Amino acid sequence: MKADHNFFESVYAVVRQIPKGRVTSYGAIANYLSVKQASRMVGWAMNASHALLDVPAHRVVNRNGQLTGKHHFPGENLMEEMLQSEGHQIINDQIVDFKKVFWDPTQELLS
DNA sequence: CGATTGACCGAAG
DNA sequence: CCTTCGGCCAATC
Repeated sequence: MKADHNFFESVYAVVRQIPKGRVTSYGAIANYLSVKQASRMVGWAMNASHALLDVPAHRVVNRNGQLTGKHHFPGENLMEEMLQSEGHQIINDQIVDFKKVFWDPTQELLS
C-alpha cells in the first residue's frame, strides 16, 4: 500500500470530480489546494495519475487551454480525441471556448 | 544530502 | 512580440 495522504490524492480528487464536457487548469487545481504557487506540482501529480483510470488527465490543461500534456498520452492525438469525444473542439492543440468549458474547482466546489 | 527535473504561471526585459 | 528568469513543492538521480 502507499501513502494516500499525498498532495496527488487531493489533485486526483478534484480532477476526478470534473464534470464531463468541462476542463480545468493546473493553476486552478493548485489554487483550490491553496498552493497556487506550486502549479508545477499539479502537473507532476498528473504524471503519476496516468496509473489511475479515475483521473481524466485529458480534462486538465494549462492556463491557455492548450494540451500541453498531450505528448504524455499513449497516442499522439489521443488527448484531443478524448476531449472531442466529450463535445470539445480542439484547434491547434488548443481547446476552443476554453473559458466557456473551464471548470473552476474553487468556483464549483465552494467549500 | 545536493542537484536536477517536471504536463506551470506570471512578471520583466 | 518573444525570450528569460524566478518561484513554489515534491520526486528522482
